[in-house]
Amino acid sequence: MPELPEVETIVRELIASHLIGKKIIQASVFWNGIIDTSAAHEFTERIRNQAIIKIERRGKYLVFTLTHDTLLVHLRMTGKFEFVNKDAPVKKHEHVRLTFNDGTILRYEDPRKFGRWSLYKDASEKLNQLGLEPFSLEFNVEALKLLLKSHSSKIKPFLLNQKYIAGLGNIYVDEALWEAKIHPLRLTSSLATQEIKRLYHAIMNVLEIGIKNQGTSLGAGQGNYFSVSGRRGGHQHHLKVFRQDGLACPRCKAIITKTVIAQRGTHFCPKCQRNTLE
DNA sequence: GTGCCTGTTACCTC
DNA sequence: AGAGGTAACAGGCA
Repeated sequence: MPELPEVETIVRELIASHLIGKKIIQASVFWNGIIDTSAAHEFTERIRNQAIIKIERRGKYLVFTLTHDTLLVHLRMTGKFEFVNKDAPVKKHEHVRLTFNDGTILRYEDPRKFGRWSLYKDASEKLNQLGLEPFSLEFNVEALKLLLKSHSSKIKPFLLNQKYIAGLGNIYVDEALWEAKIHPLRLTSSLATQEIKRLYHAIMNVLEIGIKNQGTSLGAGQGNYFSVSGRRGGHQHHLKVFRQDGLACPRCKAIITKTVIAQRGTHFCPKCQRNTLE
């Protein structure tokens, strides 16, 4: 679930927690598979004694600039950060623990073990594989138009593909398509200029509001999204179509439909998101 | 208990 | 290039 707004919320909280400037004096890895770029013992050795210089977000990645390396963390579906005391027992799904020079301890837990930590001398090659960053100047109506016109895939899987636009996931794609009144099966090349404009503004809008609401937390389970401080997001109360199937569309009162597109649950309003090709 | 569903991505084949 | 399927994994839920 951590999509752009959730990752952005986490980055902001890590910065607000004054993590920048602190030095990692110990790293413990409890499940080796979480480390993507090397054996776990090489990772812990290499990251030790590096300070955190900068914390940023790129797409759904957390980007930690360290003294000598760059650490990328991808939370996938259930990755979470949490500050704990030094006597806190290692939790069942705790996979990494970082101890800093001032005694601060950062725990990473991830029940489904899909998340990945990658340590690079230079992460730019990896990050350059990502598409446009929504909140950058490079992402605008013209750029989106160019992107859509040069492909002919279904709009839903297109928006989920991180190599075109980085940061959108299943929730915010469904929400953006609803706001733009575009059917998820529409072909990218078939969108009219007006629709592209609506889509651009819808994407920016759902992401901005998602961040403002500090992300989306569905359900109450431990696999759910929680920020670093353990706080739930608030955006689930503002969803228009995602997991709203069977309920009335907030715009036209038709019943929201759920289907599967590209193996992903897809929610939309059959009335105000008509497939013009049907 | 059983079986199916899930917010992500990489990798495979066609 | 893109589509479609599968896999990684564990918990939630009916």
